[in-house]
Amino acid sequence: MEKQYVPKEVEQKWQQNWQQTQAFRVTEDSEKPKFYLLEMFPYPSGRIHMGHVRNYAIGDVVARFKRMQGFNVLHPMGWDAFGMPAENAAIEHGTHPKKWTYENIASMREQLKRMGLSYDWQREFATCDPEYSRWEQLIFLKMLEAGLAYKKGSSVNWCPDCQTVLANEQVEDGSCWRCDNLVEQKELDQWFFKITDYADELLEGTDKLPGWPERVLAMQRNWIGKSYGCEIEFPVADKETKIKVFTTRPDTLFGATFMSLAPEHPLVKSLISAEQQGAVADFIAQVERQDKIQRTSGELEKLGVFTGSYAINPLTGDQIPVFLANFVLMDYGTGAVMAVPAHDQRDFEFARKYELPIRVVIQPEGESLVAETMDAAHTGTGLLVNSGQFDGIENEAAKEQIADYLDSRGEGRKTINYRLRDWGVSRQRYWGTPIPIIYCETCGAVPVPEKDLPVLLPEDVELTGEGGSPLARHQDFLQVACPKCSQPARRESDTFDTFVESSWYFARYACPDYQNAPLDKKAANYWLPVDQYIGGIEHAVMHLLYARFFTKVLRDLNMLDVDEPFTNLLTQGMVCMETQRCAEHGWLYPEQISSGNCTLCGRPAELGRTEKMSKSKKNVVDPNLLIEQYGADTARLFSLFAAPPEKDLEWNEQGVEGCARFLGRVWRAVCDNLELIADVEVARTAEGAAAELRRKTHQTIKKVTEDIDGRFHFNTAIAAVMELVNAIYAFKLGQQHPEVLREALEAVVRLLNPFVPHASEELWQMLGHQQSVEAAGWPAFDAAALVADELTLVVQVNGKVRGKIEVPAAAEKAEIEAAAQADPNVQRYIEGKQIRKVIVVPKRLINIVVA
RNA sequence: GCCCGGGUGGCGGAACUGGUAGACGCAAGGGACUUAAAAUCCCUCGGGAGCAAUCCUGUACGAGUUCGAUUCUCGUCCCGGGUACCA
Repeated sequence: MEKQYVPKEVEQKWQQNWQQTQAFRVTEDSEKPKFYLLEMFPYPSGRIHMGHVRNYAIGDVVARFKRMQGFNVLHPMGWDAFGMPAENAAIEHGTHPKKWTYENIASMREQLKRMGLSYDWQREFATCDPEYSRWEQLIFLKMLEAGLAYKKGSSVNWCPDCQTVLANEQVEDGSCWRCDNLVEQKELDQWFFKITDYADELLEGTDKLPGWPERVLAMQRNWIGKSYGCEIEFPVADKETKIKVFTTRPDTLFGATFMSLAPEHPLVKSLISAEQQGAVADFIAQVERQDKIQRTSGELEKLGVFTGSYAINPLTGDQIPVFLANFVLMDYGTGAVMAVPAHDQRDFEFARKYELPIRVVIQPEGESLVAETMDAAHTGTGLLVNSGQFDGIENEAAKEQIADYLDSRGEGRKTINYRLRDWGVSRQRYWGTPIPIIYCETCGAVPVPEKDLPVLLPEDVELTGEGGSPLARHQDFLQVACPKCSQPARRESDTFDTFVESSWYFARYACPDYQNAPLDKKAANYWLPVDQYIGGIEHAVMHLLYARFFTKVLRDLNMLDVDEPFTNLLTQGMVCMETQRCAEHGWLYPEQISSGNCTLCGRPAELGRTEKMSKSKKNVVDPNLLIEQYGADTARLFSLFAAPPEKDLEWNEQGVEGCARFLGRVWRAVCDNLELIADVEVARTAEGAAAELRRKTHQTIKKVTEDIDGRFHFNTAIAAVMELVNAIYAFKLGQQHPEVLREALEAVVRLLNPFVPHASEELWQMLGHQQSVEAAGWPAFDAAALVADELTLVVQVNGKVRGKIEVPAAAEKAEIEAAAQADPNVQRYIEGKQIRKVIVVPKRLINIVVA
């Protein structure tokens, strides 16, 4: 008899079944085509949040859909397990990062399993596992051999009080986020990866990724920031030295009337004249006091100081003053800029401020600029003037010609400049992968021999947040014999940026237990590239660019044969929620508010901005509560039905009820009809009124297939199934046509499987099937069933809807026109008027144009 | 500033290549069932006029192209994201 829908029981049953049968394990020796589906792995922060639910629900729909379509689907899960929150927890609560991390993983794994996600759990790993570190360290050693990793001095944000390095986001208004002391810039020796060697390939690759969203590609292109220009050498008057500048506008060289150098420029010392000594020293001290963020904030006042030296413009021969300027950056271009005030807004303002000459060298068409009366720089196109032999040439052409001329005289050359910098990977932190290097006084930086890998993190450390990295104070860890000369040496105490781990984890999933190398080339080549990658838009540049870089490095190290890691990318929107705060207690969790008041003090809660759900703002919803109350299937369905995946989602639980109700409706539709359809086969054809339900069934199959495959419009796919269920409820001919009813019900159950797999399996079993619904495969639509005998056409007069007509599907144009004109309401509008034109859009409408 | 998105009922959203604007769901209102409630089932639901048939109006705003525009073009306003003294 009728069986109640109890989500908890159904979900437990099927989750156990999947675990016991290892339903989602895959191997490389399959007859089926492979499909690698991956969602960005989570940081084990402790609890699953709504963003995870959304991300993994989306992924699981695709995984189950592809599996039903007959693909050999790799769908793995793991943990991005190194990072600062573990250290902060240790500082605040005294728990060891390792313990904290693995405990979090254990509880999050349980939460994910309760969602019924179809992962191959055999392949699970955490990036803090020693096995993973071992292979990451080996990749680093190979990069070192290949010249792709190197060490250089670089400035970092440094808190002198905490004795530690701060990330940019840990600097608040120039002060340390923990102790409020002023942050300084400190020069440290750090390891870098030569991502700039791959700048061109990474850029060109953006044109070969049609499966990526255009905006992500645009962001990556901007980030790489390739610009074509020219390096020009300016001799310094009365000195042997030359200053090299980079410019994208060699066409304006005749207008260069002064020069601006970065205060850190290595030539600065040799350029300062005796009388400018004091002013320059003051200026440099002032700039040094500003941290990186202030320095590049844009609102900073443009300041400069004259060095006392002059450079010679190679084309005009004029002596031009050399300034230091706070807006010139040492790490872009050459750290020196030729200033053309007439044609660069920044130089224009600087020239006006310090009363420097302005020389117009490009005249826009139909205007004649005069330096004295200009109130802004002219940065557009025009013809060259005041430019000697180049006068009258269009400035775009002059870029080439002047560059060639300089080249022929040995005073400059065309160059390409990138905004992209090499990737600094050293972190002065404990909870990360140790960089496998040993420093020896005689042998220098010596790689740890492969046989000694992995370099393990010592566990007996004290984390206080002060005095720098605990590794740098851990003598047992630090003191080691030099692998080359056996003399006492010192181990590197820095660890890798955690982006290194996430740059190759997707490849390790192909062979998580492989013992001989980072990758089993055969397995990796079978599975890679990832066919569909799914994750948050916030990783559009960093993670996705680093992963692309690493893939190319692994290829060049002969560990892998693919060029790009992710063929198709789906960037999912954020889950947002309004923030609330109390005047006394700060941010409030939603459950700390009752009827608009803070439950701690009774004051009214103030409504804040709607923002991405985050622990720090306390605007979070615990998905567990949702799963407890409604079950995993409803939680999954709801997160998919609320909005298309790429859109931001403002959290609102009002729709949950509707999804739960819908599943109840599906359940009852099957249960209530079980007896009726017990012994019938699914329909192959249908006639008369029954054909309508059959048509709806096959239309739905078609629409859901198209919505999921490639478009990811899960909300409309679900809506289509809802329509079919509504049609089943409205179907009054079940007694006469049980086979049509069975076909419709089976279609609903199969189409819903990717969304609500537990309920689907249970219903499929109730429908009398031995094998699983997943094994039953994805339904195909019958094109013949889609064809209707009669069509409803809209009749317009002059573009306005005036009626609807029913015509046979095979009706000719003339027949349709006659029927349209016979419609009484249509006649009111065409009566006595001349018909100018009749437009018939097949299967849709007819538009009668009258005078 | 520059580069990407986006703006549709009370709400989330739909309309795929220019062809019935508002699918599906939520909320709201009404009804059936019930001693009652819950659950369930059915109906109404952009705004305005009308007893009704039906008509007018409506996709941020203003123009344009078209037989026909939420969709294409131009301009304006607003919102979101990215990025920035980038030479």
